[in-house]
Amino acid sequence: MLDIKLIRDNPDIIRADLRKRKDEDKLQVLEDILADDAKWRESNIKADELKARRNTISKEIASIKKAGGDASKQLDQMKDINDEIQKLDEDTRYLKDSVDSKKMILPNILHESVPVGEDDQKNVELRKWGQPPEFDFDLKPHAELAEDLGIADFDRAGRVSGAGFNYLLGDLAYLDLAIINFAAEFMIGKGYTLVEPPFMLKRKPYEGVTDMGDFEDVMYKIEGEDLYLIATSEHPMAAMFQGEIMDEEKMPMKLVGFSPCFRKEIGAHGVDTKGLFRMHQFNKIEQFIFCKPEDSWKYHEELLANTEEMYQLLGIPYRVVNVCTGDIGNLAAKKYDIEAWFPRQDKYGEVASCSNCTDYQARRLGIRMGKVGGKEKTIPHTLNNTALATSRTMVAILENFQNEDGTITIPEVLRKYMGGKELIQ
RNA sequence: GCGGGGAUAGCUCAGCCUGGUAGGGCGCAGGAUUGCUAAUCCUGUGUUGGUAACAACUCGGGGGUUCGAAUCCCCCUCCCCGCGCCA
Repeated sequence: MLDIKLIRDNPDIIRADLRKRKDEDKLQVLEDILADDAKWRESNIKADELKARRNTISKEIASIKKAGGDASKQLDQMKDINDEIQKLDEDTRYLKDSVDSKKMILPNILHESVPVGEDDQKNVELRKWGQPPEFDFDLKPHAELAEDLGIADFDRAGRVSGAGFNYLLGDLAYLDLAIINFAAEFMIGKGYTLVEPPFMLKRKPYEGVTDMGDFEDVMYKIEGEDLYLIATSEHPMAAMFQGEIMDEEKMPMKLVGFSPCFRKEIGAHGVDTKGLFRMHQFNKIEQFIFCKPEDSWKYHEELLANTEEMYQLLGIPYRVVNVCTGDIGNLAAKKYDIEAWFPRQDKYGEVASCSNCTDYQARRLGIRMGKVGGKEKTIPHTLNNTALATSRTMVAILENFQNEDGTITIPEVLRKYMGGKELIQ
């Protein structure tokens, strides 16, 4: 959410940004906000004046009654004033609600380094690491490979839970845990605090942490409860300090969350639709930082470097792209995607997404920051990046490290988490 | 799930019975004083509108009664204690 003062004082900044985002529809939302905000202030001022009169008369009544006098004239006046106030308050409230809900629709202000473009085709590649491996045999789709090895059962999962779910069996389940342990240990070593958050959130904090658009189509809801299964541990970590004033002495707060992630929308894209690439449920280790505003760009690079280092240690080729204005989403001021090499698709595919949300997410959540007991308050910045999502990391491992005989070589850094095992066979 | 107790500014507590428009302490900020960054004293402290003066709002949330609600009544949420259930 943007600061209403920025919207009032510098609407041109926002207009220019919306055009860069190709989000022309929201230009009208902005105009509506400006109009309703002006009307709200007018209505609010009128109501305030009447309330001031009401307070004066009320004090008169109190002193007259105390003196044992007759206050019937004042009581009559109060009736009329109260009627008028009630009407004005209704308008004021309506206008305020309108402004508040429309403010949630406007996206964050983009950083100047974000490339302009309408979709992911215009994302700008910043660098590549590693050589895509050459194979002198036909690659198996990762799902087929896993089924042949008896380490995944998609069909039975489909029968009991539906498409988009899976049973990981034996070494693949072990590999999943190994990836989690590797990522957790790596991040803890970097000074991040491991967090296992609630896996469900109430709606209100959920609307604060992200812009879900059509909530019902994206989130799994618990029937009969005000609870939604989380789509990533970013969400409960961001919501953790909802409505609070965070201690600036404790900044930066660096967290690494572990959780399963639940997502309704998985749709089919490209080759090898069956398998682990798009799932309704997967495990993920996620980086999250609360920091002082002046430090957030530094930490944005740190979060990116952490994920890059992990993919380098795993030996999986990847590239980093600067996500363009049309593909960046509402929350981030700037976003890098880390894309791993997927040999079967013969291209790089997203495995991590590194966002600086500046003060946008924190403002939505009502999070402020200051000295304990102090008066000065600012809004902290929030940043997030995937550390490792097990599902896509496993796909990358299965594809990049498969052998002609259908076995899979386990990346060296993961072996100590799998009892020293070197090969899945 | 049942019974009891709670929710008041960053923290902590008073006010509620008996309605008259929120107060103390801590913390924080500024100032005074002292040979000092200690002690003491003074002022300020949340949100919104306003250049400001100032005004309005604010006692977990929503309704109601009343000229007037932190206070009385109803509903809801969350927390604590006990009981029940339970990995």
